Amino acid sequence: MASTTVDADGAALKALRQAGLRVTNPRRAVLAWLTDHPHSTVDAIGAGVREQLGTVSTQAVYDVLSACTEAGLLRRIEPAGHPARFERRVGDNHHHLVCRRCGRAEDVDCVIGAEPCLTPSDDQGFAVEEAEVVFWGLCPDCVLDERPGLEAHHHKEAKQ
Amino acid sequence: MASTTVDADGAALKALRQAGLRVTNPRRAVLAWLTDHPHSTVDAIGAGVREQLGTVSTQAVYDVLSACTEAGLLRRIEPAGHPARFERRVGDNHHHLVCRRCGRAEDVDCVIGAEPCLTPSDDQGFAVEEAEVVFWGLCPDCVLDERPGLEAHHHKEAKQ
DNA sequence: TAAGAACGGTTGACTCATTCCAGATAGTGG
DNA sequence: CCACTATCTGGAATGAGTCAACCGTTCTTA
Repeated sequence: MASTTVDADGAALKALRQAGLRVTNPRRAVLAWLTDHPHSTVDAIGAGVREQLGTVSTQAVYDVLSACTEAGLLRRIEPAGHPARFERRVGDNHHHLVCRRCGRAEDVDCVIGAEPCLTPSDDQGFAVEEAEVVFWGLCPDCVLDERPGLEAHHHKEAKQ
Repeated sequence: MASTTVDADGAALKALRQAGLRVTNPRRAVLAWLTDHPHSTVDAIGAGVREQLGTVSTQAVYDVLSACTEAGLLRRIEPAGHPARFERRVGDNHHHLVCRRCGRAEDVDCVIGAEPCLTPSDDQGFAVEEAEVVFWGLCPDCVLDERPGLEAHHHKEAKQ
């Protein structure tokens, strides 16, 4: 069975072909999932993909993600202290808001647009390729959770 | 034996007292080490401290580091894909140059100075506390290593 | 359209950084 | 100097991610 409802419009298929990557169901499903659910964790992506395809190994999800990241189809973000997240928006050098508590990530447009959007005052001989900006704070949900009692540290990671 | 050559000038001792933390040899040694070796990894700190005090458990190093970080005596930086590093320079909101290959980190002064030095165009309801800026690239040593042959991926992590 | 080279997926073991736990030890205020 | 705890020790555990061997698919080219 080739195409179920996964990647119905064939957008992921085209993207894979253009990148010179083989077209497989796990790949199409991962890309399709990320189109609808940006900033998902590996766990969440695995779950979402399995919902559509049945069994897909965790290793396969990791492989797909790194192949696509390497090919420039995906961008990986790794907020300190939280598992990595992935998104389809690449090449526009935008930044992120990240919740310290649950790890939820959201996009923030870069005012400059060009890469790198910032330049260090003194690069100390480093060949700088990119300026990564992360705005750390608490997401709306976690702000509410923190206020009431100082106890109750649920600490639920937001998976997708 | 209270004071060997560790923390000879007693600067670390004072810092601990002021922060309301107990003064122990592992703590003094870790702080003294980081004064001389900023951006060290836990491994490097452990090795450096053991050189002076003899046996110190890895767990103790982790405990000291988190206690001091929590007390505001240290700052933890966690470059994606590399083990955490620590430094004594806190509260001045400076940023970092990080080598993608070996993880080496160096300071970059913040032009703004105040915290947060950047503000997201749209915070989407997040309570933003801090803007973290990381300049990713290759350090001078790794630039040399990458050029010559495309093979030879030594990938030695710079520990201290 | 069929054959086979080569890539991708499965499974299971493994690494590495970091954290958890229970018991022994050592700072500190009184 | 003592008692009260915070801290250190050693060992086991966790969680994210990687490695490797083998088997099944996809792409190619004829």
